[in-house]
Amino acid sequence: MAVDGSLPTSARLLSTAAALFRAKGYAATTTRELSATLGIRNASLYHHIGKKEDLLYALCVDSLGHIRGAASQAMASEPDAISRLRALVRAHVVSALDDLDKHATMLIELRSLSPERRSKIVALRDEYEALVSSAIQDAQREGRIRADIPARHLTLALLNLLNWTIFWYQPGGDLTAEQLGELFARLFLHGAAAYS
Amino acid sequence: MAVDGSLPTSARLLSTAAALFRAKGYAATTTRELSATLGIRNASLYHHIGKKEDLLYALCVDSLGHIRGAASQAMASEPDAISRLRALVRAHVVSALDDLDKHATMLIELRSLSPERRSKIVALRDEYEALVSSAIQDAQREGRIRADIPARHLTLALLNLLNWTIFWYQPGGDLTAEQLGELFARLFLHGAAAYS
DNA sequence: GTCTATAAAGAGATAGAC
DNA sequence: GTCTATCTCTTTATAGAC
Repeated sequence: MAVDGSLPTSARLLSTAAALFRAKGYAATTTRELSATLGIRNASLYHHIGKKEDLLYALCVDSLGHIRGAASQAMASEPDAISRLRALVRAHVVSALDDLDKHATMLIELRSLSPERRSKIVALRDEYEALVSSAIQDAQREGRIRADIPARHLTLALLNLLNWTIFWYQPGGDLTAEQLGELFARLFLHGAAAYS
Repeated sequence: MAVDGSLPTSARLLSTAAALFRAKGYAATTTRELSATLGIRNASLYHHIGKKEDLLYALCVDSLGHIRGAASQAMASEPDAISRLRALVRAHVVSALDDLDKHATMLIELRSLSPERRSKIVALRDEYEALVSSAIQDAQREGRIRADIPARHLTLALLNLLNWTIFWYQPGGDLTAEQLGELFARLFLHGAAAYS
């Protein structure tokens, strides 16, 4: 849990919290552990936040903005639906793994938010997933994605394929995020069977 | 959280705990909530268990035995590697969703176990994943699964596709577990692209 | 197998000084 | 922006009666 001690506390707050929340879970992470990692006393934490949950909420908003921006930008320059879909898959993987602590926490710890805040995050997540679904539908309309499976089911399967990566991906392993994005794009489109 | 009040506490213990752990998270679930759901006082809980973590551990062992048994049995009667792989995918989905509370808790709350117990569960999980990997390697050897992607990468992708389902599947929705297993088998093998 | 009562520790959060 | 000191509540778990 190496954290840059040269940055001001406020700048290290969210990423430090995200790292702890991903490693131990939100509920199991104490504000004292967080303060200690930041190098301050527990009480000093409350100069920056109102309460612990504020960190979880802010980090969820952050990570969804991050992936949403990366996906939109990657798709913008592609000429056709199937290219946009491939670009989306690659951008999703690269963005999520670049922002792993926040992204994983957002996906797993949603249930620890208050009902009001959870609704807001779920709405943002649904917005992003609608983008994925649109990309699939567009490719179906252009005849490049099979039409015998509902777009909704294809979207669920694709998100399955992408999202579970947060549980096992280790930066510095034998697969870069780019390679993994390429692998998932290829597998989602063409499958694992031989001769296909 | 409807629980059968006619069964003895000991018989309802694991499944009740699993339901709460899945809904709220292990750390966020108090032993008092669990006792209340069981209809007993908090102290009475400790007639059945030594401590809260025992429940998490027992339920992890349980769920891995469940899916392991289902997978082995489903594969046993299949004549070739590709049929065994399809049977494994279907059995995995049906078993995991049939045992959703325990299975999801096992996958998500591993990190809340003590290091010793976590190692044991990880070993059981790795054993199961080795079974999946073997099925893929067998099918590669029989020329039915593409050999240009390492079995390890195909295994990771397949487990991604299967495992994330725990986050959104709702029994009683428009997809049965059987249909979902069939969908995943088809997509994993043949992909989403048209003309493949 | 469940109860009442309670111990012991740890949690989030606040007050007010520097 | 961080500190010391502390409040208050909740948590897991135990003792011993029925």
